[in-house]
Amino acid sequence: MPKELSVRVVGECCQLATTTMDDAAAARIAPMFKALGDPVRLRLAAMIAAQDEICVCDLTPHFALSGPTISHHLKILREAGLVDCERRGTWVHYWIQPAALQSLSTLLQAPIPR
Amino acid sequence: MPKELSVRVVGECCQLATTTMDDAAAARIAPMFKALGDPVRLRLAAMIAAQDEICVCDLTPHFALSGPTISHHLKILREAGLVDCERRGTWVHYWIQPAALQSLSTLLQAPIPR
DNA sequence: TTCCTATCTTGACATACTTCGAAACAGTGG
DNA sequence: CCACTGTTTCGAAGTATGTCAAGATAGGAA
Repeated sequence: MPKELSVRVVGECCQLATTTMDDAAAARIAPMFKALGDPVRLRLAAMIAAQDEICVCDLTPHFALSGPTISHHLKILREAGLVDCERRGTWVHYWIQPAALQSLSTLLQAPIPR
Repeated sequence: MPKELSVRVVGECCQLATTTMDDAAAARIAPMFKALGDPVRLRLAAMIAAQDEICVCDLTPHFALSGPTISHHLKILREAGLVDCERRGTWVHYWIQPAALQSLSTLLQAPIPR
């Protein structure tokens, strides 16, 4: 087994390499990536991030999907902690959670690109 | 909290906000997030990123999964462009594709946190 | 050479989860 | 009351995950 030959250059790629990605950490973080792993949700997240906040009624027209389906995708983004929302009168407003995006970004970031 | 102070800070959250996330872009990028959206694959990616390169035989023992299942997950990481591999003799060696991780990181990064 | 073993991938399959729309429900305001 | 907005529920269709068995590739022994 070539274990001795693959010299441990730990930490030279990115945080992903140095972070203790045990079972629990993976189970906590994976749902966030999973939420962004759907084209509709990725576009929804981008549209929400592009403004201070945005009404669902402004999101729906951009997709060839029913209201319930958009609502379902928004719920997944919400449960992943990537967005939050509040009802104000008739409309529900969504906004991005920058800290969540930042934590994912840091995880993937390469301080010492090779 | 005076809402006028944080009005329309388009592009101030992250690249995700400014990137043209049209249908095509979303379809291209989402599979990468999706690949990382599974706890097993996230741990695999972390283990691969933690070394210059690593043999499949060194990955498998860390999981309570069969060889074929690990191979399946590695294939998904490979097809997403997050890792690459090469057979050398008996063993197959995997390594991370730092550029792919970096592009995802940049997308999520918040240059001007708010 | 031929046979055998080890490593990894692929194919076939059962089970579980995702996605989506139709209908029903809940909250707001005229 | 009614109209409007958005969410939830339910079911059908599609997709993903995991195991077992078989195939492909490499290398060593007889």
